[in-house]
Amino acid sequence: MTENTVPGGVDAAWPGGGERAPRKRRVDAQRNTDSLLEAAKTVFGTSGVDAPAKEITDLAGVGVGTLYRHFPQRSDLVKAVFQREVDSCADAAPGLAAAHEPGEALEQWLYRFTEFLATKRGLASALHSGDPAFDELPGYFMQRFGPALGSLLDAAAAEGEIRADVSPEELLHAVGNLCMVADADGPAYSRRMVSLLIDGLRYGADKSRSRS
Amino acid sequence: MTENTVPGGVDAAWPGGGERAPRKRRVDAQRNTDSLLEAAKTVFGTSGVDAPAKEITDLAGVGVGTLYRHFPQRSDLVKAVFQREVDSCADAAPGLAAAHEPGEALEQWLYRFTEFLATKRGLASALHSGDPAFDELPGYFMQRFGPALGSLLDAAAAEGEIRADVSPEELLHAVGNLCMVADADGPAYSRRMVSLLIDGLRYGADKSRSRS
DNA sequence: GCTTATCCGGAACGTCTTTCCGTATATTTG
DNA sequence: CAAATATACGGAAAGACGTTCCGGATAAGC
Repeated sequence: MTENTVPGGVDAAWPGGGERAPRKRRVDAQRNTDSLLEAAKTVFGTSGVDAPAKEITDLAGVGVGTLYRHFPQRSDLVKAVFQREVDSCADAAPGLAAAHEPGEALEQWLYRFTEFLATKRGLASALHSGDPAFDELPGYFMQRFGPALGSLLDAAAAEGEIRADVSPEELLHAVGNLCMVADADGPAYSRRMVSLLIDGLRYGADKSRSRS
Repeated sequence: MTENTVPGGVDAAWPGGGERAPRKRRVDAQRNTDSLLEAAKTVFGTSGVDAPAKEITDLAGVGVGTLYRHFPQRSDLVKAVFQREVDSCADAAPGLAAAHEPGEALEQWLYRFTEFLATKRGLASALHSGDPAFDELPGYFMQRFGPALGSLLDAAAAEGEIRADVSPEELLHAVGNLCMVADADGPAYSRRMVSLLIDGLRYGADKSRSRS
């Protein structure tokens, strides 16, 4: 899953090209990077993105020096955590598609997506803080979630389970906005709103195309 | 203008009631709070609301202890600066009303209002940070600007210079939103958008009621 | 002018961030 | 497998900032 990830760039393909291989990335470095990301995800959720660095390094079982070597700036860590969770959510789509009927898969994934959104409360203000370090994140968000949702949408539409005239982008926006204003009322509320949205998708379905 | 202002509450009427007057507020204390507010306004605009405290105290020519005595929490300072600027902008309305025709006064004041908004970029994120210390500010905003704009609006409507079916609140919101999304394109752009809005107000005017 | 409540300044302290370097270890080479 | 070396680790140290505290100063009241 985490295969030789070098922290920093959105798509830092590392041993990719044909340059003289300098050396292989040390496994402990990779392990520590993973531990830090995991710990940071937890701590960000608990104490916000401005939590003390020590809290993160302690949880990760790592020295502070290690944190700053892998993530020289705090924004680097925030970006990495964000992307990691985006990836995790987006990558769940194919598995759900394989395990369920298209309509069910779509519904499951959207719930998964609402959970992703729920952990982003603290990040939201950071992302909109005007710090140029975060400029690329919205793009990454769409770049990953657009195709992921798109394939689920297409599959469900092909089966005639939902209407076919909704783009992934607008659905992502809709769910996103829904949960942003709804989160104050708890996750259960978000979930109900989203299921309402899904029923709306089904309402206009072209059942004649169904094969099942 | 600044008459014995005690920092802290929105409407901290101080020697107001009939309690045993403890003593008069020392003039140097008043002078220093004014200096601090003035300096904080400048520094907030330059370095954001998270600027180092020393930067503010140096500019105010005051020791850090003085800052913390008058404004124990940073949010106290932020609130005070905000309210001071709200007051300054709202209090400009009567003067403009006396110096210009009602329609012109309205236009002038709205430009003044856009300038006010332009300095609030840094504050916006702080206000929406979820800190309960700022909960009262939106209310203060409306409480001061509503009547200020309302009287200008009424005067202009009475002269038949603008339509009469627009409430102060909705106009404040409209201008606010306009400048929020427009500010990235510079103040000139905000100004053009607002003048467009004013022309929209004039369009539906009942000229028959004009007396001039 | 004298007393006293009030206020001032900045040193002192604690917390958090960030740098730095001696030590440890994974990887490569022979 | 052992030596060589690039790479990474940990935590001490330095720096920056927020916050507290109190001896000294000064305005207000008499």
